[in-house]
Amino acid sequence: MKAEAQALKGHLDVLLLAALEQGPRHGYAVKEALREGSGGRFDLPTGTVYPALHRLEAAGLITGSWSVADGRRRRSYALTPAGRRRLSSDRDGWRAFAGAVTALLEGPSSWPATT
Amino acid sequence: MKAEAQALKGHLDVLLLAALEQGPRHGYAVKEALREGSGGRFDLPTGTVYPALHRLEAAGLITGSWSVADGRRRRSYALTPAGRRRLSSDRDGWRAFAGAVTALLEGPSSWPATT
DNA sequence: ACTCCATAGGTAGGAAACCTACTTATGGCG
DNA sequence: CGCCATAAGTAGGTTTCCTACCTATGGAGT
Repeated sequence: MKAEAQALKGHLDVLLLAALEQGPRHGYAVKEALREGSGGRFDLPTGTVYPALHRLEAAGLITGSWSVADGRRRRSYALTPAGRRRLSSDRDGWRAFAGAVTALLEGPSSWPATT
Repeated sequence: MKAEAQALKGHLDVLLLAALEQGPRHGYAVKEALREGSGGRFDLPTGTVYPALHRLEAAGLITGSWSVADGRRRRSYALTPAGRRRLSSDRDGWRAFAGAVTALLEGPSSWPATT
């Protein structure tokens, strides 16, 4: 499958946090939510998603808990208060970043003269 | 100096190519154009900019040539045809990427239900 | 005269992020 | 019985970017 798995480049964390904003999900569900929510564009390998979730948990931004459903063990993640604050500031950061890049890419007048 | 030097993460190349779109610049001028054009947001260290330009040159996307101005040696870079093509496709890539991320961050309805 | 800063180019080494490839395990469908 | 989707993970490598250095010139300030 994997439509365009290549490059979230540092913006994965904010997407993972956003995936948990409306409520907890287990790891695999986070991965699927990202794939479905992006129309297949962000179809990440498990080798990207699971380590990233561990990173966020180690950073105290999400908390994980084990459960069992249909005989399969699941680790459900939920945002911590720090995670919500991080999500909020990362959203602001994304707007600023995306705005700056878009301005430079779409508006040639953003650049100083070549002389 | 260096306002928020941290994270262009993979989007640096397209910005460097865009900096050369209107005409050639030397390395230091590319760095300054990026800083000024972004309102100080993308104030990259030379240890980021120069290796990136070397990378783009090695990839055949830009060509460099030495010159001397005011007793200082300069390496001027210009887009190659391949560089222009890459800039064009990277612009499309950026639009798609930024659009997808923004949709997921700003529109909670983009996400599948948490249940 | 001397020092400092902006300009101009560069490298070495490390940290972080992401991907590839692999492993383990269960439940259901053909 | 085999295969696929679900579910979780690790190991190792590549790339990208940053920190911290080095060299050199010209001009401004003291």
